Amino acid sequence: MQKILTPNNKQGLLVVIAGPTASGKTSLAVQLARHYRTEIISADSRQFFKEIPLGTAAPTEMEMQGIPHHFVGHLSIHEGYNVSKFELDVLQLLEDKFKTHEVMIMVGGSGLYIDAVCNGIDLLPDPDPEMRNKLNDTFIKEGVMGLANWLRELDPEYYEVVDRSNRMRLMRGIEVCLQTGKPFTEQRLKTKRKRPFEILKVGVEWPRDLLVDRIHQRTDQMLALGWLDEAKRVYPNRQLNALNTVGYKELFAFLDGDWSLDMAIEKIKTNTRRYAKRQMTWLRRDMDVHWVDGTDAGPALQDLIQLVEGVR
RNA sequence: GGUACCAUAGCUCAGUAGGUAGAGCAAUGGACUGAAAAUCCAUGUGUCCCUGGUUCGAUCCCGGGUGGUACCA
Repeated sequence: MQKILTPNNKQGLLVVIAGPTASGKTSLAVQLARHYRTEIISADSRQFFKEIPLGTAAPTEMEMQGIPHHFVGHLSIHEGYNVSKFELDVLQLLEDKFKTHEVMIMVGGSGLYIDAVCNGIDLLPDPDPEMRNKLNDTFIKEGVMGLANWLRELDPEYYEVVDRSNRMRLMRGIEVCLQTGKPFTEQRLKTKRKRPFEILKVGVEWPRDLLVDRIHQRTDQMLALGWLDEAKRVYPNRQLNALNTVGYKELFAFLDGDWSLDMAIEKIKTNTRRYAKRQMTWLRRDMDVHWVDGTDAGPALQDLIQLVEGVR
């Protein structure tokens, strides 16, 4: 697409399409990308991995309709990755793409990853695997209390505000203090960074009961396409973080012989419903989100285009 | 057709020596700056099947329905 204008001296416009799993984000994004002859960035922390496209409902070649997709299947489950790297990778890509595209589209369901691109994330050290092991040991031996006490010594201020029953929060806090020699509080500034491009956030909304129907149907579909085989292939690597994911955990329990297949499928559906709920909780508090009704693809696309034109 | 047992939350069930009830799961609301499809927190859910009787008071006791399960014909 020829670049026509640059609004407010910005490089371009990033349209973010967010929403719960199975809300039809992917299809909407592709239609919008066709309309503006542009490209798509995926903000989905599990579709990154090339070994698990089926179980993460990653877009297929056919669904992509020739639209270039970035950050889909670009990593192996054996590679380490995190939000901060994603932020930098996306910013770099956008800077390049905005030279030739006025509009870029980012679509996905990982709220933290979307926030990192839109607002930035504080510069903090990446986790050190050795340190993680040590922290895990402490958790196993002393539980969250042990971690909480440790954190209180290192950063009493963070200890006051942190969710003290959440081992991951506690571990991260301790980890940053130890790796930097400074309290986490001093470095966790949460300042919103200005971006050199315009951002329009859109949320795809569904009535709960209809979304639940879609989730159930899609789960059955994914299984019919051979999800179980995919799970069998990665089963030997089950300890990897990338596989700590809705669906795989349950299918592994079946492969272990702990659950019947029917049981595993029921659990997948339940856990997917819950995942969708958490995604909505995250999105609802973001006041910048413009909501569109996802129940019918036609109006949603028209609404989207209207929103985009309003900003351009 | 007969006999026995059962009927309580969306589901599986517990319970009330007669004073209108509670667990698990599901569900709902929320938090969340490097594990985020992760991790964590909070919260209820009710004609106790219907209908007569006894009783100050029945989800509980008694009678009659209705439905289910098992066994016998």
